Amino acid sequence: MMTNNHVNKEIASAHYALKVLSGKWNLPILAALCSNRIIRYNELKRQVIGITGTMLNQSLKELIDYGIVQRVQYNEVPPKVEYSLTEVGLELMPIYEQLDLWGEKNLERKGD
Amino acid sequence: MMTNNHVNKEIASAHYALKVLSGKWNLPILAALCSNRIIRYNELKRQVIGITGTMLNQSLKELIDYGIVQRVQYNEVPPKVEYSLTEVGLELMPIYEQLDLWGEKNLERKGD
DNA sequence: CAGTATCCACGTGGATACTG
DNA sequence: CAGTATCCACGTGGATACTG
Repeated sequence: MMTNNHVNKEIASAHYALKVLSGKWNLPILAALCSNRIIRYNELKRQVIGITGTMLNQSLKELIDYGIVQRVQYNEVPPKVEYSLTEVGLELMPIYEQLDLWGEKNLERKGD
Repeated sequence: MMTNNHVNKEIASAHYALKVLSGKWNLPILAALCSNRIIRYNELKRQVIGITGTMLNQSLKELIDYGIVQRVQYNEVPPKVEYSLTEVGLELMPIYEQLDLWGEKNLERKGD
């Protein structure tokens, strides 16, 4: 049947976008990158409250792999690494705002 | 510090919206409800390919709890239950489309 | 400073069999 | 027809200790 093949593709695409944004720390990291433009590793760790080194690295790797975050390493001593959003990452921001708006409107109707 | 309290609230709101859309079957179920308007349990199970009864029920409960899906039960024999999107659920659709667009654009750059 | 290695807990997804 | 109960597998999240 050729009926709803495009629907499945849409679902797959949207699912991919969701995966990028999901994960416990992706949103907080993205928010920090958004308000800082360029930020170093330890400063990021400080701003994303509660995150551990393991999780920060894991999430950053994911986001870099998705092409959303850019990593620039300076070969100095002591080490210096800067993180920032890519163009693709910036394109995610309007979606983030829409999610925020919908969530804000609908969170209040619930106890939590 | 009172610096970025609103940012945390935004994150929480967006996170809530993400939670609603995440989960393996929520998107497929929502898509089916979107193209059918009103649909019965077994028909839903047929259209959402691969889903088991356990998962369909679990996901539906979630979506109903979020106020996105409406359940109408007719006390007949044999049983008849109809599912549909609520107003709130319909408001989610533009976001779904944006996710789809972003995903489509960015999925192609990857192997998978 | 900016990470990695190891090892563990728990939540989400799911198969199977059964029911008002 | 429209579910529920039970029990299991695996992925994601995370604490702790260590390193170029």
